[in-house]
Amino acid sequence: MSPPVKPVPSAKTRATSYDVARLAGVSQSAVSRCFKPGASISPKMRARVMEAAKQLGYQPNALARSLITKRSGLVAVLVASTMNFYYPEVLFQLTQHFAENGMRVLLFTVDSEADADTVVDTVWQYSVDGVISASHLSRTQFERLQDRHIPVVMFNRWFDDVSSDVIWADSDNAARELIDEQVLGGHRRFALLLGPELSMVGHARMAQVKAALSHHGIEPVSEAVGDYGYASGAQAAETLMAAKPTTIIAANDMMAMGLMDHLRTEMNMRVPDDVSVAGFDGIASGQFAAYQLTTIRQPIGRMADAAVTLLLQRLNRDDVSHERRRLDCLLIHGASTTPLQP
Amino acid sequence: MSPPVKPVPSAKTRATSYDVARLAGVSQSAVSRCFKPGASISPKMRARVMEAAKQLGYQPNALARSLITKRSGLVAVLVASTMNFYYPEVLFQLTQHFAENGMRVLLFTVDSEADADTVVDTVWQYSVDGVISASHLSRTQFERLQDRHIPVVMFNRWFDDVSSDVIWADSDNAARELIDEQVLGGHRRFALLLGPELSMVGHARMAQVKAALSHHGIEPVSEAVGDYGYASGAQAAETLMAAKPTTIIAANDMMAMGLMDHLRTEMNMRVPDDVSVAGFDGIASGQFAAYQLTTIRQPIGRMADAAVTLLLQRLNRDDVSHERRRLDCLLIHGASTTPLQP
DNA sequence: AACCTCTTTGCATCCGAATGCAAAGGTGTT
DNA sequence: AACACCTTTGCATTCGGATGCAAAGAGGTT
Repeated sequence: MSPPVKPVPSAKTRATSYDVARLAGVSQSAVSRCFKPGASISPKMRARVMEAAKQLGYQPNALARSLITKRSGLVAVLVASTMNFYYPEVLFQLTQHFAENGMRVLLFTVDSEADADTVVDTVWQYSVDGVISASHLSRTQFERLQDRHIPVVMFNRWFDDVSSDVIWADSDNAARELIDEQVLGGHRRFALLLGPELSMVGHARMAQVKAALSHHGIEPVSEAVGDYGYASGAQAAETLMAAKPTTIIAANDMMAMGLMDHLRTEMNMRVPDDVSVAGFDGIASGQFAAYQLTTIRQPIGRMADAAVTLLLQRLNRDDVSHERRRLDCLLIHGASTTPLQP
Repeated sequence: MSPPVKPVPSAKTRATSYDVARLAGVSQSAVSRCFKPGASISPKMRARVMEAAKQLGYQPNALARSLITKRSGLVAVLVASTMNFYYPEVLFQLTQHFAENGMRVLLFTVDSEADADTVVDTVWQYSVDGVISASHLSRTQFERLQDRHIPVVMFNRWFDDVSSDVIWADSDNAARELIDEQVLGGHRRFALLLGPELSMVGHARMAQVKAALSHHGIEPVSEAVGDYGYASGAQAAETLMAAKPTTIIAANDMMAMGLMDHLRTEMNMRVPDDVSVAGFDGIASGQFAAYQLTTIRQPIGRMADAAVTLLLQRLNRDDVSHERRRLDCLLIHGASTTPLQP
């Protein structure tokens, strides 16, 4: 029996650090060190190894590496797939910022807490380094991640009863500003288009609006509930208009857009001449010339940046207490609102 | 020196198959087999192991598993992050279909071939099982993946000189139908809003339109080039209208929307009364009441399904020759076009 | 009871890279 | 030349699960 001779790695087989080591005439550890920044390696050896690596097309196997380092370089991002254009914007911003920091995004579309259950397991199986949740995640599921010491950053959502890392856009000032301006402009009859029952941001936004209104001694003339989607905005139009409001505040831009379209197309009303419409989020499509929505814009780019930064911090120091990072929203004056004519 | 006693895995340490094996009093292999569907295991043992696993909160480590099985369960999806709402739709569809088939999506936003270079390396490092490219990917980069035997499915794009697996939406019939109807409706003065120079679909679409036109002996009265974004559509409006077309065909919906908005808002024109506008893609926002775009819709859901299916096939049989799967587009009659009044 | 067959189980090894430790090499001082 | 000290290198082991193979067990037949 002849001694086992390792074949030269053909195109079919992936070159390993051993292959590179053999070709360069060094040990496998040396190869490993060459690909680890800051490791102890002489320039001469690095050159030799790199030459061999290039020749074999060698790239370190990230999975094998994470097995031993306990760092996968993977981040899970949870977003809703529902047709709210807010999510793609957040997702792409997050992905870009993570890429800049050498992390890859595992994407999960989560439209219910039931979906999230699977995700929590998968996240665990894949040794994901951290999670950004911009969608459904129950307290139990969150705690399951906490128990497993997987850092989670909540994106514009949080739990009342559990402490967590949170990046959120505070719309309080902007909302008050919006209401104050509208009242100053003569508006007294406000209609509200709320978000779905369990949306925390939705509640917060509408609470802010109501607080600002009641500061002026004003009660909304009508309310309706939507699901953040375009269609639900359109659907709410008739109900809301029944009370003859002069202005409508929607809990997000998508619904505001649906609302505007329905008002104009189906109800033959002019926006803002007959009724003003404002939204929340500041999504790109809300600023299309057809809408030019007055809205309370979240600084999505900076939020994504902050979320990524916070998560990376957590990876290094698990101990520190949770952080709630607040960023301010900005009131965008669009052409969908106007003062009441005297 | 006392013999090394393995501590009971605390909450801090992740339970491994060895931990489960010890607790259940069986071998590690048995545990492994319990989590492999179709493996040879007696019901009695499976029950014992599962009980122990549940007790320890054990979940197999997907990274360790893929190290030996050569299957990571990861798929890379390449999309552009540019504000073309077509991509999020494709992305979410793909993600959902992959999830249903037990694969996870690694998301890469790729806005240039330079970006794609990094992606190709990363894909290799992470032992990604396959790639779906709906964005930039050079022939060289594609071939680099081919050489490494990583299956790639091109989503609505392809190379002229290299064979590859492709899922594409054929707009030929729908485009001809659109043009025929418009000509039948009395339109003779067509303007074209083209996509960016290197977009293959863009070229194909416009080639189809031009072919259909020339079949009627018609030459476009004006052309402009955009970048598929909303703003570029708006920007092209003045140029295109200079030649007084009665109808404009845009290479995608985003540009058509920008165009419509600019025509209405800035140029005080009515669509479709003064000029008709049609697009390609069939994205959700194009069907908002403000636009009701006449468009040539891609069956995105079925395309995503087909792409996922095709990729999964490729994972099992590397040998078979490449497949080009064609799906037909559908002409959507919106309110953005109208026959010319006689 | 002896024998055969089919199913279960455990052993040992492997996947590919990282790293603590000790050995080897290099530089400088006296 | 001898010694100390710092850098570079290699060895051996580790991460956690999958799997071929042989041994053990279960069930059936004569």
